[in-house]
Amino acid sequence: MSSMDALSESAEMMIKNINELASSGERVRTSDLSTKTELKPASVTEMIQRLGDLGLVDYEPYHGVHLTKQGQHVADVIEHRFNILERFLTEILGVDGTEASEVACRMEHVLTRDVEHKLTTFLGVDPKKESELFCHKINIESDVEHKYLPLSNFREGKTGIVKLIFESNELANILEKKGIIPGSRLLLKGLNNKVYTIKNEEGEFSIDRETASKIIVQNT
Amino acid sequence: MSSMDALSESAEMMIKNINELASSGERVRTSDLSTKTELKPASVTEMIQRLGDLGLVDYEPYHGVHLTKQGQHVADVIEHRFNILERFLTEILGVDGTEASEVACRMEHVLTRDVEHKLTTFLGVDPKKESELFCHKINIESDVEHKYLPLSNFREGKTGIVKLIFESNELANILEKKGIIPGSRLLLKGLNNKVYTIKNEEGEFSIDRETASKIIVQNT
DNA sequence: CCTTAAGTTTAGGCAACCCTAATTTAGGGA
DNA sequence: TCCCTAAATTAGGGTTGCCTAAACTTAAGG
Repeated sequence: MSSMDALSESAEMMIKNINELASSGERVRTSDLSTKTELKPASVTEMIQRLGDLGLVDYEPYHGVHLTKQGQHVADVIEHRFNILERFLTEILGVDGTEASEVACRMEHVLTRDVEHKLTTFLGVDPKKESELFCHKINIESDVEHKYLPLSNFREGKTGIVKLIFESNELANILEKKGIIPGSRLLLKGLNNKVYTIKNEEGEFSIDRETASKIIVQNT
Repeated sequence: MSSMDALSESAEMMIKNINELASSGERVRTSDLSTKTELKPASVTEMIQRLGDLGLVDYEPYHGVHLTKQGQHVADVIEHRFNILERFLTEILGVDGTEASEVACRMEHVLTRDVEHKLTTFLGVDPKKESELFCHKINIESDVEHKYLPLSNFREGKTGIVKLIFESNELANILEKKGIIPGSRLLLKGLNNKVYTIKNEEGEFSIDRETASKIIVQNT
């Protein structure tokens, strides 16, 4: 009932699936949920009855369910968490799409609000959906007081203490001048005393271990 | 029995706690596990009996348990996953220590080998344990073929294609010259057309939105 | 050695989730 | 209208994981 007690992973998955099947605002049928969740119909009925008791779905026996306002909110949170986790796994870690989905689908249930926020901040606004949904969600949840937030979200006139600096384009620019860009080919020619000597089409030069550790290379 | 079927979160937590209590190779007692896990002694007994059946612990009634080789391996994997997750949450996202521990503790059970690898790669070698344990673990698992790996892990004479560049100290150095360092105070003086005008003890200057989004500020 | 308290295990219950099998319902066609 | 079928629900069963209470073991002190 209270949105404070955490829902089980199973319950959250059911809500997520109801949301995904509720295309046109129509009630979602047990058999469709059964197919999607790969649970037996009897198990679906049992779960949606439980969700009904919690006030998360409007359940009408023999006539399917739809999410209540409260249930919709849960679905939105889970969807957002899934999306940022999937983006993190694919864009930042380079995890394969299928595996990223699976892992994101299990991780989405253990994130806290705060971690969700910070991961969103870290990833930045998805260029594909700059304004719409995303900004809406940010606003929905901005009742929470942020202890840390990016300067880009600061309001004019505010003061704060710098906690952390993530780098953007500077190193990439420097390396680019030496022909080290995504997609280019290189050879690690030598390695001694933590100095990496690299050769590529542009010539030959050395970088330190710290810098080398930031360059992710596909093994060929 | 087969290390292929995934263990439950509860089972993994029990193994983790046994490992943490097994300081001097001595058997771990039920009551100590009960205290640490905050489960009742009867529940601990039940779980360690189940783990005994799976061959993960050596259980001697009334005389405690210790991890088998197989159980120790599970404990090592979980510990490693916990450590990298905790590092990611604190070092990269800036999550508070207590919360980072809690979230890492729930996420550690849903990581795959591949994600674990890639997150480890992303974080780089923990400076605190450059050689010892960590390298050992890396080696244990290096039977897996890495598709992506940091240049710092390349062997001499290898060639590859640059896929991604993570930045390190360059932007920080530049901003440092303007007095923007962790712990320093700043004021967002103006904001228009995606240009952020900042004022601090060193003076006044502007950065772009992209750069601003990389500077995490504590709200005061 | 025997007693006893502390620690452990067994016995028995309960809730969440999942199943199969039996029953009930909704809604269309004869 | 009545019946029939597909869909859904209820009934009943199993496992995991947790609990309390009762029974049991260990080991330490008299």
